[in-house]
Amino acid sequence: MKPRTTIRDVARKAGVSVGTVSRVVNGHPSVTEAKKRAVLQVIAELGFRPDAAAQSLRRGTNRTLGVVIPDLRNPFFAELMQHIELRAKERGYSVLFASSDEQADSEAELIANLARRKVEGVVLVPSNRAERIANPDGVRLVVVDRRIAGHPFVAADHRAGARMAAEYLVSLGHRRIACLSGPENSFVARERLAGFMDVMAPRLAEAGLDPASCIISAPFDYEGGREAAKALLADDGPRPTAVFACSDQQAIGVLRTAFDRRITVPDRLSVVGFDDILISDLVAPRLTTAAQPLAAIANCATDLLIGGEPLDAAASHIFPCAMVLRETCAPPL
Amino acid sequence: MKPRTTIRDVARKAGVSVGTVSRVVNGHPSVTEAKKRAVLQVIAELGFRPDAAAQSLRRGTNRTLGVVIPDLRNPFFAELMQHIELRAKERGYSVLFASSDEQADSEAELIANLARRKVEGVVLVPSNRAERIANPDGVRLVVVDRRIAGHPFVAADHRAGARMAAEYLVSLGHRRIACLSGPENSFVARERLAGFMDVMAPRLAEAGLDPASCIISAPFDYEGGREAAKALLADDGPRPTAVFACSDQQAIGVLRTAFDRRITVPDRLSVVGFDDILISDLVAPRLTTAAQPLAAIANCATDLLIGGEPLDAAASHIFPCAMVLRETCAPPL
DNA sequence: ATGAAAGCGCTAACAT
DNA sequence: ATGTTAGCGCTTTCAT
Repeated sequence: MKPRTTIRDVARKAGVSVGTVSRVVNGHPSVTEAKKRAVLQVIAELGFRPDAAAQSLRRGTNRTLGVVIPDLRNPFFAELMQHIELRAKERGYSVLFASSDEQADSEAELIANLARRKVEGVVLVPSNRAERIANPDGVRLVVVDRRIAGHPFVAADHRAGARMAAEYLVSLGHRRIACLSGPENSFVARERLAGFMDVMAPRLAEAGLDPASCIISAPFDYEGGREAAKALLADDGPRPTAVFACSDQQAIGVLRTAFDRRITVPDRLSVVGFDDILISDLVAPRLTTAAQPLAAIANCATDLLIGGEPLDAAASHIFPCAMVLRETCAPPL
Repeated sequence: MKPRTTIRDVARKAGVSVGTVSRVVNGHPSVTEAKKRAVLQVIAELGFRPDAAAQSLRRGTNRTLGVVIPDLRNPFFAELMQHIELRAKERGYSVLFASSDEQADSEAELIANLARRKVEGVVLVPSNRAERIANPDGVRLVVVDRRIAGHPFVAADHRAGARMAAEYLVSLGHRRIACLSGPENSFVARERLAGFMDVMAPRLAEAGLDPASCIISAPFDYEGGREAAKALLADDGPRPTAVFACSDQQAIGVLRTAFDRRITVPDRLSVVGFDDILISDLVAPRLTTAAQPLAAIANCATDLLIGGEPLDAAASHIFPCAMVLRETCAPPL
């Protein structure tokens, strides 16, 4: 790594002062056209790039955003990350990424490290266990997907989305509908379950059924769905004719178990997922799901941080979901 | 954002000089136990964290790695990214992420930006079109997944992996085997195709068949596989009894098309993928594939960068693939 | 073992 | 419009 070209080198070669070079670089208006051209010329010749550390030290900020996400192996998070980085790049920002691995207690540490690095803000997708966030450095923070008291959050309307999914299943004629919920300590899981219950509770009560009997909790991933489905689709007792899974990954896991058990979807079992990750359109049969507007969420969170507006809870944004009807649902036999 | 606590604040409160505080922070040995304790105490009280920009300016480096990847929506890349970040974090490094969106010409720009930010090195997964890399800043660079002249690269042995896959299909008794290759300008695609041909060329020659007749190129993603399979599985002429797809995503796309065409897998069509992404174990039927040792690749690339060893082409590492036998292959009828 | 002080490269305030 | 300069927070040499 050769010694970097500095602003002094440029100044010397262009026969101007460092101040002028700085002004040119930062587009300050009061520089004559002639000098500006000369400086730009030298900058190009020398391949000068301002040292980000020096700028950061001087300005106290450095056009960088932090993103803390539980796990990129979850395609929903990976897609979110991709959208965030894209938007940030469009606006001239770079992205520092850190995964929390679903360890709630590591999140504070990660955020503190980002603060140390002078990020202008951080997008946090909290792990399930996170109830609140230690943010001693007062970093600008936007919470995505899950609500955390006292912070602005940007998310889909999980509850309304789940309601739509349940209503859709009911409209198809299903009555025995199971809900494959997420981890019990998860805000998202609770919201989606609540949406499901908004629709189902009255019906269950009418039929004199215990709501608990049609709910099962499992991790949001493929494996969680696959395992939970084994219980749901057991041969004892009346099997549900439809299941609403709280994530597409879970739903795909359900599809997997149904396939293993030779339960054809959608003929003998309808399945609805939640998220609309890319793979959902490729599995066989294609997954019907409540789609989150991922790009809108990512862009909103990013813009909030970059915009510099005050980030109180009033800055929160909730986006509606939309049902994407594909091939995993049909009226019960 | 309150004004940061600086090293001076700590020094004043602890009644020592800034030099001593710095020595304590950096674990320099020549500090008496008593002062060390006092300083540590004050650091804890004040919640002091050294300013990364100042350290970076002074040291010329800042415990940060850059990662440039085409697209996180590709689960293979997302998993790779997750592994890299994990390893980097273990070693006390942070990760700046940038996606190139498969634009070869944007890679140089992204790397230059990372250089400006004083990363200690960058892991680059080049886009298909990249033939060589402009690296005017002399950044430490490790190329992952594909070979680029003049740079150390870390990757699976694509060719040998493809050979294994083809051999496996042959050993099952298949003769009409199609290769669903990647984009023609892709190094990885060419390597895997070459591995396939190592096995198939002699057989094809013997049968007097044109090798081109059993090869089709498509993007590495789900959609590419799905579309290519439509041609491969057309009803005119003898259909292949097996398909070797150059990525799991493609393979899953093939499964999708086969399902649509009512061609049962593996009975009437065997499918082998390449990569072993997480979803491959969940699709129905489960995908048989040539698995890349993802964690090993990610760790190796990360360690190479952090280790500070010279990064010539001799630093390259090739890891063997392993066949993962699941449910998409059977002898031909 | 410790303190004092010189910068790292840049921006912005001040002077001209 | 442009040059000069202080100083952002830190590490590290040089004295002591």
